[in-house]
Amino acid sequence: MRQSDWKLIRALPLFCDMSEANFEKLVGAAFLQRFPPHTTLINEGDLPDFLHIVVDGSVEMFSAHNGHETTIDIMRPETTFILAAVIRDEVYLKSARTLSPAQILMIPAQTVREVFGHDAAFARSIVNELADRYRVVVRSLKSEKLRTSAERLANWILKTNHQQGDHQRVELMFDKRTLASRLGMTPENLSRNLALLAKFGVKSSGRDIVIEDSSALERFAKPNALIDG
Amino acid sequence: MRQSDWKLIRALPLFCDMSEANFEKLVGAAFLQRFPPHTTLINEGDLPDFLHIVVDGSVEMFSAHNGHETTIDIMRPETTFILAAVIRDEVYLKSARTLSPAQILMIPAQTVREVFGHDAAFARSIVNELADRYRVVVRSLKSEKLRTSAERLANWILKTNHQQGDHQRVELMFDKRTLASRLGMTPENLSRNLALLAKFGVKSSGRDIVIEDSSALERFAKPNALIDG
DNA sequence: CGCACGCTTGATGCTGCTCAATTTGTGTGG
DNA sequence: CCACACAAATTGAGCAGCATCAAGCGTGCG
Repeated sequence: MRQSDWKLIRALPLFCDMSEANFEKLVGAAFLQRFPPHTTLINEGDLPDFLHIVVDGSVEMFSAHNGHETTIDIMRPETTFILAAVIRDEVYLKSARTLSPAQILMIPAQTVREVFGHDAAFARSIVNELADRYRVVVRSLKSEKLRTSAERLANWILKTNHQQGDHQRVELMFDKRTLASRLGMTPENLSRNLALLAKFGVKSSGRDIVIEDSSALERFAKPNALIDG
Repeated sequence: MRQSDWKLIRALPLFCDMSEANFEKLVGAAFLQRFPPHTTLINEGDLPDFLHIVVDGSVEMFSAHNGHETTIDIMRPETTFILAAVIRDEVYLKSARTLSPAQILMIPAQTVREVFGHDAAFARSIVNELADRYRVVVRSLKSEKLRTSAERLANWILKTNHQQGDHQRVELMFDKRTLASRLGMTPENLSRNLALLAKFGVKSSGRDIVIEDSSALERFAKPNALIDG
């Protein structure tokens, strides 16, 4: 592993408070690996070998049942995934694949559990991360059960606009089909919903979305801090 | 607190591994309280004062938005709720109310965070519990996104039948309207879905459901270990 | 006995999916 | 730089799944 990567990882919330010795133990056992886009990293139902951390690129968590597939979440740097499965040493509930070229840090599950046991700062970070992930899923579930697909899209636009610096312009980072899956709708529906939002001042072309009247959009979206975060 | 309650709580997975001194610190600061049915215990948006543990009875976690309400989960003994909010000291994402008369152990949030910091066994239990809660929500999200409401009902019947001892007879513990909300459908829809399942050997009257042909029901339900657990 | 509440049943409409046909966009090789 | 091939996105038609609204039914309790 390169010096720069080492520093980057050491600075992550998950590792920044722990002792140097334990950090070395974790990272000494780990692999930092690059993957091409659309590579499956893990399969739901398998037992966890490694804790994965997205260092660069983006990874889609998804799940399939009875011929259908749905995106659960999209992970960007620098978050862990399948932490809960590693902690409990139980099968993955989700599969993961890269959306873009990605760099993933893989720490053996056994090592994570060991270090957890005797580094209180690391334990605290793990709990914080896990609690954070928990809250993200709860928000998704609420969004799914309490909103229509058009409202989910409207709120996604508002939130992403904010994350990208409030320029009233949003740039998609991935396919519309992926966005559709992430928002829990079909690509056809995303198309129609985007067309619908034109009534509230949302104009889209290609991968650019322009917000012409953010107060109209907000009236439609009804954003809620307890869902959107 | 009575001796018998003390022992019961000491034996819970969350507390059974920790030191006696730290357990006393936690429980010394706690309240064990009884509540009548349909009492609101916490409101989404508030900051956590206490970690709650259901000792007896059942508690519904729910959430409201834009004039609609949805059940997120129903907690029975002996699980914690709002653990993630307590850990992160962030607002509740869900409200909670009793469904039946209930007995709740309330431990001050500050005390939980303190003891967590210097009792590794307790920290490990907290992480385990949190990871477990996380996986429950992921399963719910998958069920919501990948199944129809009739399939959710069919799987709920199979699972509950198993929990109640595989007698091919399920007894509802709460209103059908509550079950409907928990399964993400309206009461009207639950009625129709129960009528539909008659085709697969499910007969219901009042609070009793009889499974006459469990293999037919399973063919319809398509149970999946990665959703139903 | 009758009222109240929870449940059921029916009619209707919205939301979102499926299937199929275009249109648009993108990357590749001539 | 253009032409082609292929993938992504849009559009339309039709249908399944569920919600809503509005009666009716049943049961339990005052």
